[in-house]
Amino acid sequence: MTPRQKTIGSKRVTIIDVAQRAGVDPSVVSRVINNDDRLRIKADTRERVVAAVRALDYRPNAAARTLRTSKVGAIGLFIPDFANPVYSEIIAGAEAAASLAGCVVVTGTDEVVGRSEQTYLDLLGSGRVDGVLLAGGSLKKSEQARFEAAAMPYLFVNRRDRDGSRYVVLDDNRAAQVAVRHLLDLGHRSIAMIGGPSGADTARRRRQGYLAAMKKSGEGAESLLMASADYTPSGGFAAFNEIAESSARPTAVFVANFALAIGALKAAERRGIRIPEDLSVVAVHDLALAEYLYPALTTVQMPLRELGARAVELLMAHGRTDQIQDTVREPMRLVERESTAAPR
Amino acid sequence: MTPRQKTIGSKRVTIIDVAQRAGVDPSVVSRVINNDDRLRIKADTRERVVAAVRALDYRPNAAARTLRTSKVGAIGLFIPDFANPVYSEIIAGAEAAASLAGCVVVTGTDEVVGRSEQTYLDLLGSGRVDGVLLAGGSLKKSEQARFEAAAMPYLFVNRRDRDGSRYVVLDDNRAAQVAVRHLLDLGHRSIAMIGGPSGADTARRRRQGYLAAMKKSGEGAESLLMASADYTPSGGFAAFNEIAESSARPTAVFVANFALAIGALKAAERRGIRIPEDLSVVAVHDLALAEYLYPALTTVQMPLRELGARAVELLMAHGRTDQIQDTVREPMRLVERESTAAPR
DNA sequence: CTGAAAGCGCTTACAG
DNA sequence: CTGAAAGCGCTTACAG
Repeated sequence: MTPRQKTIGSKRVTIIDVAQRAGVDPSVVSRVINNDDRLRIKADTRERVVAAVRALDYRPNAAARTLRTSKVGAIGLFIPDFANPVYSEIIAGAEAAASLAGCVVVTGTDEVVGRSEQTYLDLLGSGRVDGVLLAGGSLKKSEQARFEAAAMPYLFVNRRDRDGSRYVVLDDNRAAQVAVRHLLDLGHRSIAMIGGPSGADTARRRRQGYLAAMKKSGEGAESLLMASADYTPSGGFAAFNEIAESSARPTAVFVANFALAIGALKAAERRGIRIPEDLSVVAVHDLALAEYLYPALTTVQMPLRELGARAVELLMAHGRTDQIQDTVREPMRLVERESTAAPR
Repeated sequence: MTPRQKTIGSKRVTIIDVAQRAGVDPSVVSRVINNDDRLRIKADTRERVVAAVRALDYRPNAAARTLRTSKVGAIGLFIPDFANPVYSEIIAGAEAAASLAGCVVVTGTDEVVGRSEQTYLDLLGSGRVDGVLLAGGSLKKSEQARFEAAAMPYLFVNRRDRDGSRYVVLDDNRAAQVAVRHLLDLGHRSIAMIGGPSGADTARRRRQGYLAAMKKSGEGAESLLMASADYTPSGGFAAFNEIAESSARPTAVFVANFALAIGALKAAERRGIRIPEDLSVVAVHDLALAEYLYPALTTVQMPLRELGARAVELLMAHGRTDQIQDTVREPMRLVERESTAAPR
């Protein structure tokens, strides 16, 4: 009659319970569960073990297993903002891949890191994850140093790190070229670009793609027009106004990011610029919302889910000191909607 | 020269290392770290311990601590979809509250649950979390039964469970009344509603709020017009068309959810119905995107972050068998933008 | 083919 | 005021 006595049928089943029911040693149960191939065991003994596991609904205690093996079975994923649908896709891909490997994803925002004294990094540093995925740009250099010092495997996602030794990115250059080529094919010659912040690695590569496509088209540098802003609607709003007020009068705009495009479309509407009649707009990232914007937005679809999945796979497959440099290229395609048309 | 010898300065610091450096027993280190108030200790001994912890950058191993105490310091959060910005807000609030309590949030989607044979529930059932928050509606009854059977504390968020014993919700009824009152104050009398799916608890309460506000206004039942759909843009698109094609000719529509409103605005644009000139629209949930829709959407702001935070607090504060029935009411306010105006 | 034993890194009642 | 010991639930090299 101890006060904390467990209810009969309670789920606090341990490997000992399973072993007793099967009439074997706990070590045998462990080896059966973990598919130890060095284990020679009679078929009916194995069956008794399996039956006992099932009958008791036994699941190994994660803490005990982790303590013994130093493997957690969890991966940390840092993003700047849960509200950004680009990251939603990456998370979904990461979760799917982790789940297939029997792993769990622990997602956290940089925002939280700044907010509490005992930071997320401390929580993770206590051995709660096997490694971390760093998606997005606001991680401080000191924090990267701490991952190194703590021997914590990490991988930059959709962004290259300072020394460029551990990252997986998308083919941003090609995405920009696909978008600009679409505008060129429609007959546009004067094509402006709204790009991301100068610090963002993706912004730089999309800019290179824009320049390469324009160069191939034979347009001179004088027809180039670029504005840049943070990857936010308000940034896109301001950048669009900058372009609209220039003397260049482009007939099309390539927008390097979905959030920027949301702001750009709003700015166009405010100024009475009709899209696509007065100006064509194409943006990078095909999110569900694209179809519901005004007008429905032509986009380049990027493999965001695949990026998230690949990131998990790479992190799990490589040692802590290995170089990881990978680019996810497929699938990428143009999704034509109503924001692009031939120039008038 | 063992092959796995740790690098000098490596972070695999244990409580033993700290104890040796401070010249005390490991148990003393433990008690200092955990602020054991039954501990009488000389000030300078304590200082030696604290100094050693800092010097070695010691962080207790989470697995060992969990194994010993049966406390994980992690909470699971299930949502239907990362792309839904309503859940982004809830997640942000939950993370902030958990972080303050030194806890971690493990976020997962129902989608993943269905996809792999070793489900998320199994992963969590192995003792990876202290409890789970169930936000959104697609959890199967059998899964709820498993939480009960596994003695896993759970809490429904933004939705009441079958027996209504463990939940925290928003004041959906009042949100609907605030929205409808705004329309009434503008002079509208024929006000339609686009509601959520019949299975959704929030949908039912917003509908009650709509009916209550209309009744107070003195309008008879004949002026009521309702359509309902899943909480998605495509649902809102279809429901809007249904209302537009009815003979009732309302001058305003109350839309019960942000995603529905996105589709409703698109449908209006397709039909050439001008908002707010021909029809006013107000929706529940004030998300960043509202300002960038066409036209900028008038909304009722709901305390989503507060809901996420409260959910974490309630789950941590209550026992597994306690009743938890709570409503987060503040802050709630009308955010007027461009989609509502007086009827013409 | 299967079992006994050690140990992962903590915490906590108990001893002194 | 501080230390010694047991034990949480596993896994794995070793023994037989």
